Amino acid sequence: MDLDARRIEAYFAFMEAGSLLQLLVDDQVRRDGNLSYPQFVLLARLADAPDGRMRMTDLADSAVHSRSGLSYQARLLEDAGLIQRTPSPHDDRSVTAAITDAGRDILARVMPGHLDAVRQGFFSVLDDSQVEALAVTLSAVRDRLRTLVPSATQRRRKAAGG
Amino acid sequence: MDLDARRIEAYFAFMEAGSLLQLLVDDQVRRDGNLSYPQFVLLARLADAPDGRMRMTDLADSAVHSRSGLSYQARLLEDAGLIQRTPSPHDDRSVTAAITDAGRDILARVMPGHLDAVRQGFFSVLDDSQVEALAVTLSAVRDRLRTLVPSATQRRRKAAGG
DNA sequence: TATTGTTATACTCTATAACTATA
DNA sequence: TATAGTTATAGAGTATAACAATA
Repeated sequence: MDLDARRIEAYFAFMEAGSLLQLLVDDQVRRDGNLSYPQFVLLARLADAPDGRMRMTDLADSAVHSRSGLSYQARLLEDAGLIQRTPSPHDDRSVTAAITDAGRDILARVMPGHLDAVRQGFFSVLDDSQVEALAVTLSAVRDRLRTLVPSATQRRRKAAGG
Repeated sequence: MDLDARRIEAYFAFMEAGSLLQLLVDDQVRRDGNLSYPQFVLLARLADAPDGRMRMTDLADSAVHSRSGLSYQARLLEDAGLIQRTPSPHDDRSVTAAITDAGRDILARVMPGHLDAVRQGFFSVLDDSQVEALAVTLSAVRDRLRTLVPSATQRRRKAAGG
């Protein structure tokens, strides 16, 4: 098989595996934590951030969201008591989102089953060297795509008339 | 870095790369062919099938759609003249969807730019052996996920009370 | 003037359930 | 009875544009 055909094969396999894995983990976070996947991702990002806090704009950019989309999800998470939004200390325009104890509890409840599902659906067919190779190549692809796909902030600047 | 951490890294890189690549190609098929990505996928599947035809149920299963979701997309594609639905010859319950000449034209117009976008966003950071490895591992993952995630038909049977 | 965040609004996608028709 | 497909309906997610407030 020539290289071009290999590329197309890899690309479609990637997209389809992505759709299927989405369905799998969507289901898991819904069942085990009553969360949508976008909500799970936001919680996981916050939990990983220093102090469990991030500025709304940075969170939107990091999660590939428009700001309005993030505001929508943040409202749902805040109504559920899983995050809290407060004015930022040094810039009164900004809002800082922080994961709450309840948010961390939910995440702790969901994570084990989540990793189990991913292990079963994804890693069970790979050996250690393949996992290593995937971590390397997919990180490179992700970084490359970040440079190509405009962030929420960049899209907004463009729309404003730049 | 231990293997578990490597796995988590690979998983999140995979999901984020998937989201970003979606944004990139969504945009491309919209601009170049006035298609949504789900519509592009359906056209590409049909174009690849023998005679450019597939039964609706098989198309739904292969594209990870519910049947109603497929009916919706099929109506849009048919209204645009890109596919045509006709009763199946040997089973009057079934409907066969076929890509039209106009559908093939659109696909021919979109594909080069599509592969270009994927090349730039995805393959430009990979060497030949990495592409080869990705094709192998991602195909295995996709096949594994297909066994785990119920198809549209299976989900329907379950809902009916099987 | 530029940036931050929210909201009003509209649109796309998807699914469940109910329905018709055929095997 | 089981399967194929459609439609009515509803809900989630996202984006654009308009807005208010602060830098």
